[in-house]
Amino acid sequence: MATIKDVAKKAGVSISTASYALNNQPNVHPDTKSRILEAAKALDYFPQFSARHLKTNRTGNIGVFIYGFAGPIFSDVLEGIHMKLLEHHYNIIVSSGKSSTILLQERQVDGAIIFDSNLPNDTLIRYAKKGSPVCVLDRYLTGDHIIASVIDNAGLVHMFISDVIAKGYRDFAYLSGPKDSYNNNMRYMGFKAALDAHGIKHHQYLEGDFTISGGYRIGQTLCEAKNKPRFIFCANDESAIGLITAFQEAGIRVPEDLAIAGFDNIQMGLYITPKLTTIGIDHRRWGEHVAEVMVNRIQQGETIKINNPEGKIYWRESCE
Amino acid sequence: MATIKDVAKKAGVSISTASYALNNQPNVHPDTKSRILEAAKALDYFPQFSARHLKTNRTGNIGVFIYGFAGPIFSDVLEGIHMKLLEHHYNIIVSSGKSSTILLQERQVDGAIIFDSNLPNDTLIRYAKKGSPVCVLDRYLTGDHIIASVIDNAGLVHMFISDVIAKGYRDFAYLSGPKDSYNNNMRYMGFKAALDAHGIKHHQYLEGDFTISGGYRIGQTLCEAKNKPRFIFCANDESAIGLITAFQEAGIRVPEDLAIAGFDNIQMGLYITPKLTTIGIDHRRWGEHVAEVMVNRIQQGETIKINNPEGKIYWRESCE
DNA sequence: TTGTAAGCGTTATCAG
DNA sequence: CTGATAACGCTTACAA
Repeated sequence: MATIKDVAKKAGVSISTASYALNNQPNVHPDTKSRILEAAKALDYFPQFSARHLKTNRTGNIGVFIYGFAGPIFSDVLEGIHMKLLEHHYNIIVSSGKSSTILLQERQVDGAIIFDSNLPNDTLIRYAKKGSPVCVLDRYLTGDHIIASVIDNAGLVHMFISDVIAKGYRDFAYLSGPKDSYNNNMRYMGFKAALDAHGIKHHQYLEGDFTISGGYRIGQTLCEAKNKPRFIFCANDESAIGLITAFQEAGIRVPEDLAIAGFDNIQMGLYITPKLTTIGIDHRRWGEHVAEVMVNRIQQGETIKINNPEGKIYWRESCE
Repeated sequence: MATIKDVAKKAGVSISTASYALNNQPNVHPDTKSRILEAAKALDYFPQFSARHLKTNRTGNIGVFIYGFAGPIFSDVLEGIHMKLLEHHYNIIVSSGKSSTILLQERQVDGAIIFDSNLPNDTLIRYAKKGSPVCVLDRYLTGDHIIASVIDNAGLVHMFISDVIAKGYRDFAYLSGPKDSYNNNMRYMGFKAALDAHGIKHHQYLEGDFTISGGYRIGQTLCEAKNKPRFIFCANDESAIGLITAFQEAGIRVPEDLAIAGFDNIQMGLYITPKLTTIGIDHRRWGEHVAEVMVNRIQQGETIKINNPEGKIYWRESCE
């Protein structure tokens, strides 16, 4: 593999001059420079990442660590991050699971955006302590070099459920996500608070897992239950879609017999029948914002205020 | 940041001994070793990627380069790759666009899996020439260190359309993907061949772009056309879903008035009404296989035969 | 069993 | 404007 040494030799200059030319330093004679660049091109030379990083202590990479590649949410956030990083000439590196930890520990990235509830706080804090900024989404975490951004889950759900109550609904159920999910817990908090605020004492709590199949299963058992709620708020859209599918198969009409809403505003919600009412945030913009903050943090070294994403209710057919 | 030097000093040994201990070399006295490991733990030491890579010429990373983070296909392939790489102690690095090129050129990965038709052959060939294996999906490319795996698009579509013809359909349309897409072109080839084989001289060709919104738009204009086909084969599921949505809004019944099928077997096809008939391959298993081949290639240095993924027809409601 | 030292491919300081 | 050279953090002969 061609190294800078080969380029220098081919161009008949010293290594340092070659380096200057390749890095667009102004102190190289134009003729020399073009000779060097030509040589580099001829040899298909690119500076080796490791060597450069070792010397400069800068990777040019931002890591985005997610809990799995399957989520419909990620894609939008990632697109946003990607676009913004591109603007700032940073590379995006997406990883998951154990790979994330290793990339973090070995310092293969200049900064990390964490979208993975499985990465323990501890790991993040230790990484941040070494000076690289960490941006965590969907969890509260504070500390040096740590920036957190969370959705206003409780507030949004509270507002939404209040609206629903105003429409006359009284008999509610909550279809949960995993018990240890920050988003799930905050959404439930908002749900509960809204009921409390309107003096509604009772509701069913259905234990789901944020997946379509989980929602479907709950839906099936619910079909056989005698006292069905009139409105089910689902902790995310996927559960809601599973529910609706089960109900449709059983001939339960949504929203006439039972109204349903979700959270996230995933694309699929627009293509099922009935279209899903949901609470959504602009994930792409969120990604862009987070990336912007990250880059600023790295380049200016200042702690910049990160904003929480704004949410919006999307009224659609599954709940009138 | 703690370096191996700090660890060595703290443990009262030389750098090399520290290195031996940290790498589980058998030549270190147990007591010394445990002293070193303790020191490392106390200092929260991890070897720096760049320094190690520079010396060993091994990154431990496999890059997976995709054309965007949004596709519903990727997630499954990525999950498959991820799981298999985990087994073999390789890190997965996913990237896209310009970042992909840079990671490749700077040699931040030991091997690359390419799932991105925008990455030019040229770039891949040059990378492979330097000795790192490249595995390309959904395109034909041969050369040193290059391994390709493609779906049998033409064969599968040919088989499917033949079945459809056997059901009595005669009046077909093809809703395409982008003109320069390998998958699209091969699928069209299979479609055309099946019609030819059964003496069907005529069909409509609708120009789409693989997106839901593209399919929707085509669907809308088609609603107003006077001579509608009886069966539309879509180059992918997303186009098909867009089409169906447009037809539903216009009151055209699927499949009674017009039958539709897609390609890819994306999850959403199961949750729309009517459920989408499609041709699918097991993307997750494909990912696993590709990762396995990649790891073997790196570790054994042999060119191993890569298999093309098997496909299957999923008959569902959109076409009886 | 442990230590010394060379070297991986760069960049950057300093001298010419 | 150009060239020697030290240094980044690590691994690995080779020496002790």
